[in-house]
Amino acid sequence: MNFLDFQDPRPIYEQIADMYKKLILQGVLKTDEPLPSVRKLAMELSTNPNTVQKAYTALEHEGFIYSVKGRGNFVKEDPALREKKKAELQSRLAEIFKEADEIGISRSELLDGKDGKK
Amino acid sequence: MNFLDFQDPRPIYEQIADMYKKLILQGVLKTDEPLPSVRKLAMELSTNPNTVQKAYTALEHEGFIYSVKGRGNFVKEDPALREKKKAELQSRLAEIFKEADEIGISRSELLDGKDGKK
Amino acid sequence: MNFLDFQDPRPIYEQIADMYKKLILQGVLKTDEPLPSVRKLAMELSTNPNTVQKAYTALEHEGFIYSVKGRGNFVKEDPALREKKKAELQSRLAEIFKEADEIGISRSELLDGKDGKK
Amino acid sequence: MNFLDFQDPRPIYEQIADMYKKLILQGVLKTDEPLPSVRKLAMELSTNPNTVQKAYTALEHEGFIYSVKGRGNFVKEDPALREKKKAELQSRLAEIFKEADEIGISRSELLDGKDGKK
DNA sequence: GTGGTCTAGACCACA
DNA sequence: GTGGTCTAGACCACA
Repeated sequence: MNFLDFQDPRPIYEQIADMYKKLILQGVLKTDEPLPSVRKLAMELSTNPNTVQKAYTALEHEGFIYSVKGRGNFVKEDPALREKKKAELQSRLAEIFKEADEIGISRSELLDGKDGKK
Repeated sequence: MNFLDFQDPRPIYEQIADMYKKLILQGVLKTDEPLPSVRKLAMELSTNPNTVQKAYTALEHEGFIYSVKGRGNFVKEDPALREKKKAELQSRLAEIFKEADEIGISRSELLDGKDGKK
Repeated sequence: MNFLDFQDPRPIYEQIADMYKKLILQGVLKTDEPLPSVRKLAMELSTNPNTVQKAYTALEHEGFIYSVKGRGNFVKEDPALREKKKAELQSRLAEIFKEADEIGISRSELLDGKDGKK
Repeated sequence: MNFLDFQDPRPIYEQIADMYKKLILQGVLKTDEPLPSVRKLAMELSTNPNTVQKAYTALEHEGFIYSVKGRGNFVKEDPALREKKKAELQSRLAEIFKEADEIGISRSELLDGKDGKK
């Protein structure tokens, strides 16, 4: 069971969506497996059903889940999801390298001080 | 001279701050050099003076500039700035590696498809 | 035998109705032939009897079948069915042409890129 | 000035979104032109700001507009929009032809009874 | 019960 | 003022 982090600057609906994106990408939730119902998840997270609904709608638009009226929300089959995520990460990586480059920091210098721990 | 990009999702004050961070880190603006006055920059960028003020305040908090009442804002001497920026970039890098790791993407796989160019 | 597609955005009762419309229009089911009982079909499709009932009611309203109390549902004789369906398709066609027209796409341009296959 | 049609089965937010999609595709609204503010449009249409917000969010996700915090929503530059819409219409066209085909109606028969008027 | 839409109203960040 | 998020609560279609 995961909890929301109210310190987190991301809006609640986004935290929920990100949580399920991770679960799906990790394979914890498999194709056609149901997500908790909107109302039930809202109760568990002590948040409003509309907020959960917003998260689920976002997940649907991004191709992670599909929704069946009167039945619930389910994990969508999409073998390309991992590749999409990888592409997104690589794009963010490129942005970092670009910023580093602009102030004269090479990739190797950046990667050397390896675990720029959070 | 750089212009604001309204299509950029970042708020305008952040774009302004980032612009000056870059100029300072690149050495284009040197220690004790003055930044444009709030009003003048607001005019040039066709934006609200409050917005420029917010950007300058942020820059001050992050140690990039110092402000002298009645005189203006100036680049702060800080030899550690480059290191700070490097640390920030490494932190973002670590976050990306962490996200990749969670879904089973290794660093080398991420770095291989090298130029996930933006 | 056709199966339901839960990823299909149409509600399930509509998928069922459409399935039988097609079978009737194609002549696979002939006049006075019985449809499966509500309960049996519900079992086969692993869905709710209410849902099948709703599909059958819709089919009856649209003139595809008739129902006999205590006996079941049967294909209705209706030589005009094909014409009705044709009219419906033409109406949808007209809607598409209208939408295209509004943004300056001619029929020929639309039909040229012929197989905008699904 | 356009009005909402409460007879229309589409939800209100979708009607609003479709209205603006059309205006943008027709070139009535040009790149970087502002849309009415959420609150103002809500007043004009006698609907709730949240509903307008939902429409604008949908438009943003679909690439029709971009939003700037504290400023408003603006038409996004996207020369590919017309092509996307064309592709969508062709896809719907293909679906109609497929349905027609399944019950033995040829394209020419469908197109002959030309203006299957609504 | 389950998702989806909508309203009324509050609060926050940003310009 | 302008967008964005969230809550509480209602109502509808569908299964």
